[in-house]
Amino acid sequence: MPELPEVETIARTLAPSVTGRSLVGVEVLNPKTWQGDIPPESLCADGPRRILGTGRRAKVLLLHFEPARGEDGIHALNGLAFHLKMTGQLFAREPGTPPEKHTRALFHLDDGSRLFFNDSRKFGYVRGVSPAALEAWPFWKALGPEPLTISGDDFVRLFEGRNGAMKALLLNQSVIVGVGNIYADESLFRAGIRPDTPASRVQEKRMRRLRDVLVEVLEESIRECGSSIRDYRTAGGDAGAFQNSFRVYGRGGQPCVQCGRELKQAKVAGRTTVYCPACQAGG
DNA sequence: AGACCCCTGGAC
DNA sequence: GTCCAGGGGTCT
Repeated sequence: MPELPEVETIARTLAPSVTGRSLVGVEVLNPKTWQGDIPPESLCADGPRRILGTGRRAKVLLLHFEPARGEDGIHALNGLAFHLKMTGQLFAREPGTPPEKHTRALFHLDDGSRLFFNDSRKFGYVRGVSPAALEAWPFWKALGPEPLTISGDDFVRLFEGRNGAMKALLLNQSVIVGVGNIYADESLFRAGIRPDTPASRVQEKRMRRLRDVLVEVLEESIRECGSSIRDYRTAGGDAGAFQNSFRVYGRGGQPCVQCGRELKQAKVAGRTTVYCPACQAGG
């Protein structure tokens, strides 16, 4: 479900409810939801964990803990990492709120409030992290650069010598992070690049344009609190609004907003893909 | 690159 | 019933 703008929005909307509070207990209701080598029992074994704030890397939402005294810095648990996958949600709930139908893990804070990790499809997960645990996590280690801060030169270099389809590369988290099916299609439309174009056939100037419009669409979406198609909600339970600004995603068969021609729908990189055959040039 | 897998629920 | 879904892993 959530791509970069949605995870960023959840991190920002969750922060006021958890920052400065302490974690005093955790309940894992669905065993497969907890992953990694750090067991949930160890989380609060040495007392409450003070929460310093929230963050995001790629599509991973982070809760940062104050490291506990007396533990060595490399192995000290210093946070939680949530991957929401397709249907994961994080909500701050009032004291006493019982688990909901799709609550897979529940975190108790020192003021009695609780953080719910809901996930109907159970693809998402949460894991305890430490500097050493992150080093040992292959997915984390393989993550590419963040699109909001990469330079134009570095962006161009990501695609040099690659023959894969542009959309497949944008979706590949080892190439660049945070982009999923929505923002891949939306950015390729804005850049005028057909999604199935091999990277090697895209001119450098157009590749720089792609970086610019990718930043643009991600920032516009963050301003609108992300795109709510089905399950995505902010930590406050609100829907985002950027779905109202889609130019191609979910619009197959409808007229192109630029030229009026019918938008095409196809499978690229195994994902439903919508593009304008007139406005988006192939190789 | 593609096929299937992990799951559940909504649209048709 | 069947097909589809903001993700990612693992096989061939």
